[in-house]
Amino acid sequence: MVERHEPTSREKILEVAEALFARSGFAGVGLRELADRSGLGKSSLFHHFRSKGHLYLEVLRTVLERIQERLAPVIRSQSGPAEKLPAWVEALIDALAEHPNSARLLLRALFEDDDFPEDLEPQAQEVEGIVMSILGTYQAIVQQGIDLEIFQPVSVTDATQTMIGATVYHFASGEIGEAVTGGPIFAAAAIQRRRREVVHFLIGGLTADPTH
Amino acid sequence: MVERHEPTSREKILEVAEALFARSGFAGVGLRELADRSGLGKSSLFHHFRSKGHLYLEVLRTVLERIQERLAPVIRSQSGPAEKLPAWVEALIDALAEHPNSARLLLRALFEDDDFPEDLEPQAQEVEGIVMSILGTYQAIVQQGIDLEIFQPVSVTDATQTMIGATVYHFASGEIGEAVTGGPIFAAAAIQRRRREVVHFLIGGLTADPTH
DNA sequence: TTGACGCCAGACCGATCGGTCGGTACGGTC
DNA sequence: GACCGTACCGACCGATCGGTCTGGCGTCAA
Repeated sequence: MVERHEPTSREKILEVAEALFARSGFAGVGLRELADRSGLGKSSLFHHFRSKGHLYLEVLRTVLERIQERLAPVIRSQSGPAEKLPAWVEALIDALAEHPNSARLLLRALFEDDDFPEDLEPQAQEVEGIVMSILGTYQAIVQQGIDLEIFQPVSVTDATQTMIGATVYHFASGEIGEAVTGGPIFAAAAIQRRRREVVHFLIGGLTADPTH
Repeated sequence: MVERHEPTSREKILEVAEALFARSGFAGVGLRELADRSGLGKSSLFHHFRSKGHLYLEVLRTVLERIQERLAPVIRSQSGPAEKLPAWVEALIDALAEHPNSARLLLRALFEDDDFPEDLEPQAQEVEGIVMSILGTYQAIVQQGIDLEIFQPVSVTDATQTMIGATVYHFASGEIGEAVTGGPIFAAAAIQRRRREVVHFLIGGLTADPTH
């Protein structure tokens, strides 16, 4: 684990901002604290980003694109829904577990009323577009499984929402942070166990016969 | 639906505060807006509550106790885990669906670092105690089912976290709000469908054979 | 040497933050 | 009438908010 490049100021800001927004939400982060922790003056932030809102959406975009890259090989694979769906969820969990702040940040952003001022509407729509794109790939797998009568005929949107809630919340809540502080080896073991359980739940819900 | 009593100022504040905190989070709510929407002066808020933090924790306590009351009859019933567990989840969903703001408020509070100033530590611990108490009743049912070999031997804490994430996130995200605005009848139908799906997912995960 | 430019710090702005102040109106109790 | 506690208000406080302005420091090309 060697850092090849000294991170640029812009990268440093984005990194610190992700941690702070994940901890305290958009309104809970002051630009003074963000600047201090980035090793910069407050006004320097405005050299790299036009406003606090632009910075926030840029952080969101970075996180979402990182997840999107993780999911890309799974989507491209030729396997059927029964293998593709757990692979998709496992890739998502890996992406969330790798950057623990991402899950918290996304959880906040996903259920929030996107009430942004109009001057950064295009950025907000771009972020929302990435989210919809990601969710769309999951829904396509579920729909395909239902069409092939491999999965139960559940509501696709509800299944997606359940999956998102289960995974993102799971890795946003506190204990995963403690696991990370316990060292990378323990963390990896804990994540593997969690991943197995969550995937099992989601697959079980899609394949079990609903005769309760 | 007749309101028997004119709500007291204190009740009005709590009601408005729940909606605002659910919408914008703790840091995102200004006491001026809260006072205006409650029909009071800002300084009057401090007559009823010692600080913004005390008010926030009081709102959380109210919401949690309302849910606790909903779950009580389920817990007291004599049925086995196979019937008790879906009943528990359905009761939780009913409680969340009845007060749409509660899910958002809880979702925020549950995964947040409880970083409160020390002067309201006791209130924070009381709130946390209620949460642990509620989760404990769910974990007891799961554990009982595992002991009786009705459920798969999953991690109880992970199963709980998955359940919480799936249910609370499900009803915190936006669409349920639109359903409510569509009128009580449509909302009731939508909630019933959602409830069936979510419960099915959770039961499926506990009963299906994990041989993927 | 000069000028242009990227990057950054410090002083500063109006607005808003949570919270405190002195004071008013009112109903009950001796 | 004197005196209380409850409920409420407008004015005000220091601090902090997001954001702007001015100007300095280094680098590189001319």
